[in-house]
Parts: sequence; C-alpha cells; structure tokens
Amino acid sequence: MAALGAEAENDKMMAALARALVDRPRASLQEVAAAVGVSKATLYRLCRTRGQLVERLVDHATTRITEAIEGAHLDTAPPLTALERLIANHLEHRELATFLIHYWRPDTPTAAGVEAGWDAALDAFFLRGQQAGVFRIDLAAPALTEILVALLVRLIDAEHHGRVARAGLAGVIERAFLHGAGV
Amino acid sequence: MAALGAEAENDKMMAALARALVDRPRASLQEVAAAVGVSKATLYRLCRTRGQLVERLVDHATTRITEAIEGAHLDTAPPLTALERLIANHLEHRELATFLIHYWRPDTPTAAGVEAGWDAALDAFFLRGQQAGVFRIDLAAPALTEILVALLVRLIDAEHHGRVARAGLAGVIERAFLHGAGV
DNA sequence: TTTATATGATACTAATTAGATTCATATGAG
DNA sequence: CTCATATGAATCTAATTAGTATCATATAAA
Repeated sequence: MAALGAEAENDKMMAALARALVDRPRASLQEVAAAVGVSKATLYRLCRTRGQLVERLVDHATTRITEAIEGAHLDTAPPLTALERLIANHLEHRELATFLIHYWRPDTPTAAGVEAGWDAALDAFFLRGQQAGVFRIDLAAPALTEILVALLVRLIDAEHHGRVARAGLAGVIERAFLHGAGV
Repeated sequence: MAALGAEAENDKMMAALARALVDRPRASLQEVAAAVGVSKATLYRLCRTRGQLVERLVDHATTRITEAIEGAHLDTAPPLTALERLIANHLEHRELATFLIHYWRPDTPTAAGVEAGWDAALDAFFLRGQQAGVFRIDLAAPALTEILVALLVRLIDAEHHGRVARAGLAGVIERAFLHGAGV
C-alpha cells in the first residue's frame, strides 16, 4: 500500500514519537502509543523502557541534526546561502530538532563532545559571517545561535498550532533573523 | 530574618515552582518540593494535588502577565517605548512567562477569552507600530508576536543556562527583535 | 494455501507516585 | 516563657504506570 521504504517508515515513526513526547511530556506510554497510532505492545517491541525510547530518539535526532548542520556547509558556502540551507535542513527535521531542544542533556562525555562540535561549527560560521560583513558584530556569536534557535523552535511550534502558515515558514524565519521586525 | 512581605515570599515560591515544573515536567511532587527547597508535606499544604498546583500557577502567571501587558501601555505609548516596557515587564516575571508557554491550555471559555485579549492587544499594537512606520509590514502582526515570544522565551532559557549574560538581556532581545542579526 | 512476521488486545505483577495523615520540632509573636 | 503556627520527617493506602507475557488475528510473501 504505502510502499514506503523501511527506513522512511522508521523516520516517520521517530518523528511522530518525538512530537508526542514534546507535546505531552507527562503522557503515559499508553498515551504516547495512541498518539502515534500504535498499540502499547508495538511501542514496547520498539523500545522496552521509556528511558530506552528517549535515548533512541536522542541518538536518532543527534545524527539527523548533525547531518543538517554538515549539509549546510557552514564553513565554505557563502554565509547567506549557508544560513538558508541551515534553516531548510532543520525544518526538514522539525520534530527531531524540537525534541532535542527539550530532551538534550550533555551529561555524558560523548554528548558533551557532540554539543561542543555543534557550538564550534555555529560559532565559527557566525564569526565568519561577521568578518564578511554579513552579520552584525554587536551581538556575540553564541547569542546569534540562540536567536536562530529561538526562531526555529518557536515558529515550528506556531506552525504546528496553526498560528503561522507552513508555506513561507523558512522565509519568515530567515527575514526575522536577518532583519528583525523593525523597518 | 528575611523580612520579606508575605506576598513577595509567595511570589518567590511561585516563581521557583514554575521553574521547577518547566525544567523537569516529569519530576515527582517529591522532587518538585525538593527543587524549591521545601518538604513534600509543605508543598501538599500549599496545593493538595498536582492539578491544583498547575492550576494555581497558571492563574497566578495569567494575572502577572496581564499586568505586564497592561503596564506596557501598548495602545498609547510610543511603539518603541511600549516595546521596551513589554520586554522589561516580561523579564521581570520570566519564570511565570516561561511557565505559561509550556502549560497554557485555552480549553476553558475563560482561558480562551484571556488569550483572545492578549492576542488582540498585541495584534493591535503591532498593527499600530506598522502604521506608524516602526515595524515592517511584510510580516503579519501575529508573526511579529511569535517572533517576540520566541526571543523572550529562548533567551530567558539561555540566560538561565549561562549562555548569555543576564545583564544586557533586554537589550539583546530588543535589538534582535528590531534589527535582526544582519548588518 | 501455507507460513512467517507484525500487530493489537488483554491481562498481570512490580514499581512508582499521588494523596493523606500523624507526630515531633522549630520558630516567632505576645 | 508560653502558645500558636509552620515545617519537616516518616508512614500508609490507593491509584497509576511501567514493564512483561500471552493469545488471536491480520497481512504479505513463498
């Protein structure tokens, strides 16, 4: 019927689970299963415990977001092109990106290393853009990261709740990030 | 000793509870109590059930945020002045603002009415600012609200985790909102 | 058709948590 | 000091939830 590849199907399930756990963090596993349209038993077969479920989602999201960052070529592409790709790539994995914001804990050395890698890539990118005269210099690079993440996460949520249209979402984020709301 | 007024002390407790419930939504009541430095029994005396606790926090946050919006004089003050006050007033109640973002459910007629009031006030404000030539017109008023909320919530969180300095937070938010990150 | 695989429904036990109570102690007002 | 009030510690039960297993059924491939 659906004829999705097994991997694509798994990605869909992961995205649905990520969304369910973000939307209602206190939902029971029974409710989580229902939210993604599957029985509690099937969810159990996928992951035996809630901890394993979260861990698996974090792992999955980590690799996807890492790919999203790498695919933006932050270190080589023209800054505005890289920014555009960065936004688009994250929107493509919006559920996972949002999930990471809520469940990420850099408590293991591995996780801390991954986070350091992301931060370094983004810091270097914004610094490069500042030196190229594309980004303003009176906001530190980490602050620029926070601003971009803020817009991504909140506007994804707004789209999810019907407060902004899905079409044009990337454009709104890009314009808001680059030019703000002032004239 | 501390000599805080009873109301100020209550506000501190409310803020701490709000933060605890946002930081770890799945914490048990025992853990929540510990996080705010009180025993489970005392928390129980304050609110007998988790539902009542959330309800009370939502109520408290609702009145404070309503005051914050009213105190900004969105309908009369010069737009940039009103914006500045709006940001400052929300930062003053950052824990409650963040709490509302996570726990707000406009499921009762009363709540829906409150939300409609907020939306109307902000929409009218941004519209007025657009007509006054202060805000850009190629982003709809609701999108401007989302952008401002995005920056508030995320940068409050960033400050809480030490990623941006508390001093100057309001300025970063205001600049990011008005002018964005581009030159 | 036959068979392997996946899923749902259901039931059950153990663990956790919520909700409620009691008692001891501390602290501050009179 | 004495009393009222607030808090903490500990305990208990009822409810919820997690984790596990079993069986029936559906689906798709051989």
